[in-house]
Amino acid sequence: MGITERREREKEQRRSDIIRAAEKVFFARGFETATMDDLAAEAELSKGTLYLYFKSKDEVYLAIVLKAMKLLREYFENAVTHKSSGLEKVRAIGESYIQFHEDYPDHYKALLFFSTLQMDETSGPGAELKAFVENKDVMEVLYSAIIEGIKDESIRSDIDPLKTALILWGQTSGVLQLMTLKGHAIGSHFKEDPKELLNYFLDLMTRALSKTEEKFLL
Amino acid sequence: MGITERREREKEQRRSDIIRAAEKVFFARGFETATMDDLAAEAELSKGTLYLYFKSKDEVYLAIVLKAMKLLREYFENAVTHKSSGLEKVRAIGESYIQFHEDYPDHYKALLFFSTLQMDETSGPGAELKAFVENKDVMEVLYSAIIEGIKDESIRSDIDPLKTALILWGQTSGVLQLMTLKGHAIGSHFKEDPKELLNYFLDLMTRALSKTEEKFLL
DNA sequence: TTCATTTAATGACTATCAGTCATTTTATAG
DNA sequence: CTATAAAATGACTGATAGTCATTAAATGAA
Repeated sequence: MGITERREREKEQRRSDIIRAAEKVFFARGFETATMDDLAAEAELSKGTLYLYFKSKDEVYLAIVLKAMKLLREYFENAVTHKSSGLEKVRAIGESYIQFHEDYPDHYKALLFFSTLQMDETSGPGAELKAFVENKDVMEVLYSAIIEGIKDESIRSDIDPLKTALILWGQTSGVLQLMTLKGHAIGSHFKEDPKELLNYFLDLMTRALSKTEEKFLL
Repeated sequence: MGITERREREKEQRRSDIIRAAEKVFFARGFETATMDDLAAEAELSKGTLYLYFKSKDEVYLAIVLKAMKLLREYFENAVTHKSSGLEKVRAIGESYIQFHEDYPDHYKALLFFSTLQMDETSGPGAELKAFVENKDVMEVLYSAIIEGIKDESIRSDIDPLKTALILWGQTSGVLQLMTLKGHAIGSHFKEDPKELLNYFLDLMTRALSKTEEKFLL
């Protein structure tokens, strides 16, 4: 009985088609401004049909966010492969985060916006949990790299790896966020190049973690 | 002719009464969920009257955000007075940021939410500009403290003060944000205390900036 | 005080949009 | 070919941001 399975596949297909259409519409017009009728038009479906695949507008948004989180985790995982030392891996993760922001600015913003948002229950059961699991995986990659760096002696051993991983994650997100949101103002007012600041930050971070470097800036 | 001036004062008074009512209603029910009718009821005014004082719901929100920004700047300014060295001032700014978050959690969240939001034009002319000016002032306090620290030799001189100020601002916001938004998950999953992590971060930052400390963690 | 004019306040009304559901269309199976 | 099940539809409802014609209050001149 392959019919049930084919139906299942078609359902999945349609769901991801809707997500693609939603990315187009939400990114172009903004989540608040875009309407479900816009989405229905873009997806070439009736509005009612959208609600067969998603419980609410928020749930469509959540689907985009989860996709973005998966993508970001892939960036992190790709970043650490083919890097020899733990320290290199940590830096590569930072670089890949910046790269993700450059490659998928809209997805990055969606992630950013989501993190400050408290979704209500209409976003589907376990929305927050799903989001957290993805976030946790991302943290795991960073944590492993630090542990590895301490073992291979590229990273100083007098740090708490877990605390450091959490702080690095927060710091890096914060710096990237500042450059993203205020980049233009920073450029025009402070005459600093956001891209250059990000590299400066990565340099400081790498030196701060390095075992061999005795003198470093931050 | 004191009548015009009295009227002006009364108008200002009413405006800030509405803002106070808005804080109550928006913080209690959430900005999206709370309605302008809720606000009208809380302010004991008709809905139409609200629109004589604010162009839109967003503009009311913006007023709360600007109030929060002023408050935060005051925290920063108070933090740096009665501190002898520049390094102490920088640390005190970080501590006051955390204190602000503890004293005014809702205002802190409003600020956070605002930073990720792109306001449209209905938020009043120069909404973005006003917000940026406040932000800039906050940065100024931090920058001055770093400059002072380099002069009084409490802070190492081999850093770029402006770049460092910007990065510190981003980093600290990011770490605080992570603790705020994921604090609970961090506590339950990673068994780390958010408050302790913040102090750990401040210690690392202080040591990293310190001129006398040769060995520091981050 | 009284009346005219300016300023402030009101709430019924409109437009928009998320979400629903009775109806229709399409696919599958007997 | 018919009956049943699954999928899709779009007109409809309820909620709410924002408007505006009307009413009320304050002011000042006579």
